[in-house]
Formats: sequence, structure tokens, C-alpha cells
Amino acid sequence: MVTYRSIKAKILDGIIRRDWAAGDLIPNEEDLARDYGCSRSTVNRALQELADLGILERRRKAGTRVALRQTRGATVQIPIVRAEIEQGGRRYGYVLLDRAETRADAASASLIDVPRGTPLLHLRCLHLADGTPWQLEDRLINLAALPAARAVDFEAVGPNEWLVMQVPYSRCEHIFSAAPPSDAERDHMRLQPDEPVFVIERRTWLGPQALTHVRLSHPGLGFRMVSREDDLLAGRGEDADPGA
Amino acid sequence: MVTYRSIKAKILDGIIRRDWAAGDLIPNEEDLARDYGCSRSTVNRALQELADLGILERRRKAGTRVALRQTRGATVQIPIVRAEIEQGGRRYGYVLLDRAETRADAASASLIDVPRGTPLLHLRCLHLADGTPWQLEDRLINLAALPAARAVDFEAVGPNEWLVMQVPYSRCEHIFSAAPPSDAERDHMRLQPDEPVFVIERRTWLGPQALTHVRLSHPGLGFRMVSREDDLLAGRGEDADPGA
DNA sequence: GCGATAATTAAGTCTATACATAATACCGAT
DNA sequence: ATCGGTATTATGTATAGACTTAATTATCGC
Repeated sequence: MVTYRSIKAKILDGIIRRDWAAGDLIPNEEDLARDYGCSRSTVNRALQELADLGILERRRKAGTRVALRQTRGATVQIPIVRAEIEQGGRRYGYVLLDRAETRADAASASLIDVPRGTPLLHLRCLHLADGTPWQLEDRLINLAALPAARAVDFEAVGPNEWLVMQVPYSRCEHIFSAAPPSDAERDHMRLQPDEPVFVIERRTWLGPQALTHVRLSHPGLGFRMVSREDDLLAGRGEDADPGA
Repeated sequence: MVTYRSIKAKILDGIIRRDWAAGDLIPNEEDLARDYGCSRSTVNRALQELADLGILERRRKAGTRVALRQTRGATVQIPIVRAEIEQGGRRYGYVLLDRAETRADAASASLIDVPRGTPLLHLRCLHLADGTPWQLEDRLINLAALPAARAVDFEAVGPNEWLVMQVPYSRCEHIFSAAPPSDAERDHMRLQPDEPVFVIERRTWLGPQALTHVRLSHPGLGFRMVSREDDLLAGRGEDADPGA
């Protein structure tokens, strides 16, 4: 049977064999459907998915062409700290360092994206792996959007875990950077001399309303953020290139 | 008309209004099709796309439920250096520091994922923005897979640009980290005292064969890698919630 | 009660068809 | 030659129906 998966595999194969180079036009859906002996719907699904992956570019009337991939996308999964540590077989530790209700000043208002004066909850926590500092968390929560957070003490459960369970978000922004440690980071994490920190900053919104801003800093030595893309050619065995 | 987009929007809306919480089962495709007055195919497409986004989880017979999003995915686009710099309105500069053909020793063999003894091209280049060092590139190219690279001098065009134009890849791995600068990095980039480097390592394969390994290091102060997720609720105006 | 087997269910996929829409190509009038 | 409208084209989307497949639930024999 000709499946949309087998068509995806064949097209990928054609691109990788350089039958079609970057920028080339590939045959239209009707022709492909005839060639492969299936319906246009099936071809359409295959090509749409390849377009979603960024491998093809499609425009009405203009046709479908192999994308000129000028950028390489990398998708990193940022896990809950606890899961990340426990999955590595290490013991998870958590300490709430500081908890304060404030109102947004100029700096925090711009960080979390709320008007000045908005009530905020400011939390600072330390996450440990086998007793060693692993991540310092500095978080602002918009109490106007999440009043329920006011009633949580965050002594036992980290804000990250609480938020993930409680709150859906519709938009999210991440910033990754390398920085020399701040005084607080130097105090709380046992950094080597000259050891930088790897910083993940995240802001989330629900509709127009900002929910939270968090700065997660990790000791630079030993921390890596990894992204693996699936092999596009994986599992072609059954599907593609059955005869040729 | 009931479109698959409008259904996506309605389901998202239901999740965000907490009609369905994380882990909850949502009605099956047939019921939704009847509720919305459209065919099952249309519902199917909407739910599939939400599942692809990681918002829903679907299993045959078990039904469709709201995903317990334990991790947050961030997709970063890593542009060609030249484009990144010129798009910021700055002048791009490029210097080839070093070019050598070698054979893989233990260290480089494991970096690029080839057997020891494989012929390699080792390139080191510096990319500048308005005359200031922006990125130091240290690259290994597998000449067994890409013999054409032997004939390129890389004096005028950087290896990154050449590779993107010439070579498709099927798998790709990225590692991001913060590190104290190496001697070479200190020599070539004008780093402040204590300034770390932000390191992007990338390995690419075509099928089973490794193509290249590259280490891209940026001065830590001023370099940020950003990932923005589209707002899931964007553009609901026309589509969703027409009456209620 | 247990374990194997059959029935049921919900998603997964393919098809043929129809119409919508964006973008290009063409052509005629000024 | 340029402008503007019209025909053409390839993709985008919706539909009804049929069949497949994975996974749960029920059932039967022991």
C-alpha cells in the first residue's frame, strides 16, 4: 500500500540523493499522485508534513520546492528540575531561599512584562543534585494573573512544579546565555574560580497577560543543554524505495 | 464554515478556560464532529495538529486527552553567521585562521563520530561584526563523506555557508554550554577579564555517515540565544468562539 | 480466580470528489 | 509600454465513506 509515510520517505530520499537540489521545484501533487498510484489527498498530507518540518516550501500556484535551509532549528526540551535530576539517578534536593510579595518596580516590570505597581511574588530557590547545587531559581510571579500563588508557601514543592500542574500558558519565550556569576550565584553554588553560569530565562503569558519570569542559572562546568533531531532517514527499511 | 482551524481554536480555548484540565479526556472525534457540525476528517486534522504541538495526547481506543506537559520545548533558530550579523545592520568580517588536512586521532574521531584514521579537514575561522570578534569557529569536516571540500580554499567563503549550500543532512545534534575561554578563544576574541564564552557545538550526519563537527564560541557578554513560541491564541478573532 | 480469546472502541489512514484561494500568466485596452 | 482585468494553475480545505490497527474490555473455559 502507498502510504503518506512512504511518500514522505521517497521525497526525502530524492532530496538526499540530490535528484532535487535546494530551491528546486518538485512535481505537483496530481503528477505525484499518478506516479505513486495513490490519491492526491495522500500526496498532500506527505508534502504538508515535510513543509511543516521545514524541508519543503509550498505556495499556491507556484508549486512546491525544496527549502533553502538558511537556518538550522534546534529544539531543546527543558525539563522540570526534579525530573531531570532524578532521571539521572541522583537525589533531588530543594531549598526555598526567599519569598517576598512586592510590587513591580521599573526593572521587574520590564522583566516580567507587567505595568509598574503590579503585585508580584518574588521567589528564590536552590535545587540540588546529590547535595550539590545544580540550579539557582529566581522567579517573579504575576499575582494579578495568578492570585492562587499567594496561598502557596513553596516550602515543600518548587514553584516550577506547582506552575506546571496549575497553569496553562499560551506563549513562552526563552533566552539562553553565558554570564559571569552574580554575587548571589557565587554565594549559593559552589563555583570554581572563573566558572561561569549558564542562564536560562523564561517568560510565559496566557493571552495578553504575563504569568511569570524566571532566571535559572546552572554552574557552567558540567552543564550542557542538548538537542537531538531525529534522523529523517530512520526506519526507511519497510517504507521507501521498495523496488528501485 | 467550520474549519479545522476553528476547531483547533475552540479546543485550545477549552483547555485554557480549564474546561478540560491537564490529563483530562476530551470527547471522541465522532462526538466532536456532531457537536461542531462537520465531518470526522476535519476534527481529526485539528486534533492531530494539536497533538503534534504537544498539547494533546492521543491513543487508539483510549481516546484523546490534554497532555501533561512535563517539559517545555524551546526551538531556537541558529542562523548563518553572516546573515545574523548583516540582518543586525552590522558589517560582516571573515578571517580564515587555519586550514589543515589531518587524520582522525582519538579525540577528533569521537568529536565528529568517525573511525580513527579517517581523513579530516580542520578549519579555524573568525567571524566579526563591525570589526569586533563575534564568533570563533573550529570545524572538522569528514573528507571521506565530503571529498569536494578538499578543493575549496575557504579563504573567501566560510565553511558554514559552503556546507549549507552544498550538503543536505539527515540528522543533527546540538550542545549548548557556558565555558571559561580557552587560550585560543582568549587570543582571538577581545574578552573582558572573567568573560565566559557561549559555546554551540553541532554535529551533522547524512544517513550513517558523519559530515561535520563544529564548535562555535561567542563572547559571553552581549550574546543571547532567543526562542519565541507563537501565541497559541493569536488570531482567534475570526475563528473561535463566534457566539458564546 | 486466572489466563487466553473475542468483541468493541477510537484513532489512523486512504479515497474520490468538490470547491476555495492565492498567485501567476496572459491578454487586451489605453 | 503600462495598467488592469481575466483565465489558469497548484495548493488548501472539507466531506462521506470505508477499512485498518492498537488497545481496552468483556467473555469464556478452566
